[in-house]
Amino acid sequence: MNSTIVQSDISFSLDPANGVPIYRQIIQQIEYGILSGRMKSGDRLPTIRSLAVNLKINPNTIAKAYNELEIKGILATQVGSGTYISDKKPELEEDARLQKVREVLRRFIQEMKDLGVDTGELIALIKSFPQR
Amino acid sequence: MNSTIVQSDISFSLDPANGVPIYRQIIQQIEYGILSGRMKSGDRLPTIRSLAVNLKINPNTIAKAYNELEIKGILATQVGSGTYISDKKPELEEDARLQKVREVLRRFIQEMKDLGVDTGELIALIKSFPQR
Amino acid sequence: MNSTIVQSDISFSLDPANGVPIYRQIIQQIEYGILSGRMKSGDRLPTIRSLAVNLKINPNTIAKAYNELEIKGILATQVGSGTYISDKKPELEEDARLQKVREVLRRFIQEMKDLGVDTGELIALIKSFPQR
Amino acid sequence: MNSTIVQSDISFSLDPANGVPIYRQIIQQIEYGILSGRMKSGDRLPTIRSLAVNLKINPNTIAKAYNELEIKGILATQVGSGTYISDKKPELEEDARLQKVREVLRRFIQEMKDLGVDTGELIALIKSFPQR
DNA sequence: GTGGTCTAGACCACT
DNA sequence: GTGGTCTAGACCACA
Repeated sequence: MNSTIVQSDISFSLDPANGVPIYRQIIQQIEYGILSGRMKSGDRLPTIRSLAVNLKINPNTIAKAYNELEIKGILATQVGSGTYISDKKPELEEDARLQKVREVLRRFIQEMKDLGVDTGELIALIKSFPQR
Repeated sequence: MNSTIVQSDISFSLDPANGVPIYRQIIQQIEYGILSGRMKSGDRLPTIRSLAVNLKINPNTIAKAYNELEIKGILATQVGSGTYISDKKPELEEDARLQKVREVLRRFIQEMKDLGVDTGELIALIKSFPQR
Repeated sequence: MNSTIVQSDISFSLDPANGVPIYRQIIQQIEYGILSGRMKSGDRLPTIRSLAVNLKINPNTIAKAYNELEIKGILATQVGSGTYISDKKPELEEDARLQKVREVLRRFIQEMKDLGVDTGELIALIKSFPQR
Repeated sequence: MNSTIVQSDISFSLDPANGVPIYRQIIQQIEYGILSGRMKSGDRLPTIRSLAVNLKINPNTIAKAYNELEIKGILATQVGSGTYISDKKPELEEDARLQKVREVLRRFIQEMKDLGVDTGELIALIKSFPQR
């Protein structure tokens, strides 16, 4: 009864008035959860229905998020069993993370440059950013 | 009718498959053009029709962008003459700019945190970012 | 009013009692339409609503098909404008087609082998297959 | 209890992420095992429990497969003794096999047609297919 | 219990 | 007009 299935310790935090669609927030948190190492291949995700209850949203919305991640090959679903993080080569995950980090960084620096902020100011800004 | 009116040297580069709505890309490029000094108060903007032809997009889309900027007080239309960059107090613009900077920064730091990158690493990353 | 937008000459034929989900039949017909050359980059697909009316199915079902193809990078949607076949390098499409052909062929030969039919019989079977 | 009963040398290879339901993979492997002669009438199948442990799947799944095969008359369970391959008339099996062959062939030809491959090319393709 | 499919309908942003 | 998001709910196959 107490099988060895690993249940990811996911705590989704949604911001409904964010502009970002709910299903996309879920996608992002799963992706980042994997890329940061908090979730790993083979982990089982919360069931669609349980998440729907916890987050107080419609199951279809979660299904949409899970489904998109499955198309991308990040999740694998087994009807009747649950949804799992796909077992792509874990070595590649670190690559994906670095790639993502670099992409986010590049876009950020470009945006700041467009706003007239150079890297010197940038560092000062980050250093003075209120830690939470 | 065709006097020595200054025509801003605007070169819009739109990416329809960008996720960012086209009308917002136009708004952003005008705003950034002003903030960076490429465009200044009194400059005349291209007509909606000419832009629509050049960019091969729907005139309504440009009208929406111009309209939103006029509401913000950034543009001013003079019927029969064209659309001009208003002579709004630059302090207001500076406020908007700082607000934008803070928002971009906050989102960036959150994203990096989700990716498992703390502010210390962040500074190192930015310092080592290849200047272009 | 009579713009030069190319509208793909798509004639979807659905078989509701097929076992294969409707949305997947749509996906397959679009994919095969592209791979066979009947549809090409930049073509505009029927609107979700018009297809829904023609096929007498719910718009959401078509949206699901279009959406999956967009995630895969095969389609590109522009809200307010329509859904288009993405302009990935067309040279790659021929590759994709050959790859697909080889995959289907390989699976077929394996299935037949499992059923105890060798390639000699296979050719005879195909030759005697009633042409439509 | 453990006499010289012949135990079929079944080696199931399941692929959970196959699209094909697990219970159907089991059915198929038993059916193909019989059609190919590896398993024959009277052979005893593994117990549901032992298979469930070996394959690390839910016993219900195996029960469903066995049950469906029993309904088809391919298996016969003897309470307290086990599950056996029935001594059904082989002609019936041959019928089923031909039916399956025809169905697979028909679907294959349709798929290839959708990919723009006609029967002429098809035969050439099969002839040139690398024998393994 | 699990996820998958489909319908129906509301509301929204964008062109 | 276009597609996107989300809800609600029904029914299904699978483990």
